[in-house]
Amino acid sequence: MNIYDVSKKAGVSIATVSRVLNGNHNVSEKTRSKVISAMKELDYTPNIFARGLGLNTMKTIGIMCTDSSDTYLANAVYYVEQKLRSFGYDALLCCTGNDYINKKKYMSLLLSKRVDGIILIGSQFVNNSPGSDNSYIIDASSEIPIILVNGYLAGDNIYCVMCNDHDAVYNAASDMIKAGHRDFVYLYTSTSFSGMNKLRGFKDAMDEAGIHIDKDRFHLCTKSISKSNDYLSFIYEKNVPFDAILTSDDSLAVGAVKFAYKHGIKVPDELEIVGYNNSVLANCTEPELSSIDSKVEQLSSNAVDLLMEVLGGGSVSNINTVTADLIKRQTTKF
Amino acid sequence: MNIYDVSKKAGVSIATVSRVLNGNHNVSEKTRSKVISAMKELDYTPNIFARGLGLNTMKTIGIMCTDSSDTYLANAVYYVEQKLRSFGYDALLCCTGNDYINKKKYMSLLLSKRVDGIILIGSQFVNNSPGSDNSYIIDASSEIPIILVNGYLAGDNIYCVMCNDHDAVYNAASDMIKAGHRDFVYLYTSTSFSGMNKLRGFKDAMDEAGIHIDKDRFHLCTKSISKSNDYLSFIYEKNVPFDAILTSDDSLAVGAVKFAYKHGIKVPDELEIVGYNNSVLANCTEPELSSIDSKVEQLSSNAVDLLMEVLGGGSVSNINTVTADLIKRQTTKF
DNA sequence: TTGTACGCGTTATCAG
DNA sequence: CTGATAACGCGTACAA
Repeated sequence: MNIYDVSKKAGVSIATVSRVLNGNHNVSEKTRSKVISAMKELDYTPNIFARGLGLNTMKTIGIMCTDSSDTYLANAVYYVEQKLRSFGYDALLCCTGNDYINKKKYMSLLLSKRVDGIILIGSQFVNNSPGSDNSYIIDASSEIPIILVNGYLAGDNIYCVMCNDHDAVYNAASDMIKAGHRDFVYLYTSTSFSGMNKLRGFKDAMDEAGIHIDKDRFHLCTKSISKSNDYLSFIYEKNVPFDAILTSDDSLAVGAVKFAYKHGIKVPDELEIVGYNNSVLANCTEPELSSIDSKVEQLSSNAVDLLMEVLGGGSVSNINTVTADLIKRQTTKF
Repeated sequence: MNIYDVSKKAGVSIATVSRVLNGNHNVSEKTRSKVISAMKELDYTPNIFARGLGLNTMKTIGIMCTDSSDTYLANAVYYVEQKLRSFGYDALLCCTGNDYINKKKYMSLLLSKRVDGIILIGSQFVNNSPGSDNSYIIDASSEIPIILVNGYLAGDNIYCVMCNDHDAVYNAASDMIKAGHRDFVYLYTSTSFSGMNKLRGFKDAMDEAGIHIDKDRFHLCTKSISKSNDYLSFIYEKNVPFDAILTSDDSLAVGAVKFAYKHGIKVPDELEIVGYNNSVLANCTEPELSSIDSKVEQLSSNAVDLLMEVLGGGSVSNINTVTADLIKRQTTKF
């Protein structure tokens, strides 16, 4: 079942069938309808592989994400896929895990599949420490546009969609300071660009208020409820006083709520807690978590818009920023 | 950059290059290495579209899922993608939403992309009420194998991987009865095959113990923490007594925990709660949720194994069942 | 073991 | 407005 069968049935050439197929205007209404009914009768579907070969594109975008089962990333994948689809693009999903080797491998896999662009979801793909090797991304960008959702890497054909993480944490911390807090703890999960921005936001707010933060008070922590709980218990028993906790991820904030419960500390009266990402987890605890909404939907949507603009030949700014919101629930009272 | 360039550089024919490319053994070591170094020098990558055209496959599987941001479904998508990749297949992701029209549309979209098979993740694709129209699945199965993860539909080229939901709920309920409970509430989110099996498991356990369940005591509920909370408050204020809650989803069980907290009911002493899916949510509440682990990883893995077997021409049973486990945490004491 | 030649189903370029 | 024909790049009978 191909274009020849249709052309035969309709009594026209394959060129005409192709024209009808692609909505070309240089076809008389009469011929067009002849062709269309022939296609219907034969239940014809164009062969997308042949088209791909000719046009050298299958209108497919590669999505890389370290772990699509992570709540935040899963949401981003969801929104990106939906948006891509709305532009008629397919999404080829690659869950890479956090291994450098695998990220590299999947990148070249996607290139070999000749996708039209690649969207890297999450901050785990770029290593922003000085002297780090991000060449697998740079190299790929010489062939097709690369979009980073919530990550930053400079490059000609690399586009970054980010949340103003620094300001979000800075503002939340400043509000807490205004509300009278001095004894802070900051827990974070990642030293990615985004992770470091959040941390700097925290530190800047502290600096500005002249609050000294010793190293017990900011802690790099596995993204896990229990690890967060454990660490807080650890410094609590060391008699480090604190009445305000900020985190880079809701799971850590949930751990903080559980820590407070375990030790009979009243939230928010004796301890205020702010999470990050405004995920489902925020609604699960008692009291419910105040959390910074990092606008994953808008981030994802902008990422696809940007990519489409680039693919359409438009010239686009390499950096696009989205503003986070603090969603106040019951773990804060400021 | 194509196979001709390589053949020229290596001084062989394109057939030989192709043979090397595909690991064909009828090539002398000498020629092979000549070809390989030519490929390296030219940095040659085979054109996958051309290969797809000839072989009429791109080794791609369509994944349909109503909402990949749902915790359970996101996990399934993750595991399926990983497993597919391990067999050298790509995953084309389609988030359909719950609209029948869209499901149908995406199904034919995937068919038009000539994927080698389609995996439907989640129980929302089949309508198992009598006389329902599932023809979009049946029709698709006449072209390529369809795998249902956690769904059931009879058909020649349709394969179902399911959890023994009935027994899982039945066993949990029976255990609770043995522990002395008589006043049950069952909350569920879906009337899908899986959803009805769970409900029947609940009812069967009740029947067997001679416990009468009036219609207040099982309730179809939106998958939402607050809706569950609301409904329980509603019957509580109506003075329906209950000391045991089973749910078809962890989010509803979280709602139950919050309901108990709000009304000062002690969990598990005055009220035992069992969730379903053993998701991250189960670790968020205080006390932590006992939950039925529906083995999403094994389900996903089996789904891909099955599909690979079918694509390899093997003959496979149309139904594959996985056994759920109750994970006991702090909302139960039996 | 190697090479020639054709088929896969489109799209695009001409010529009419 | 329409048709013939050449790409597109690979796999593979078949021939040597």
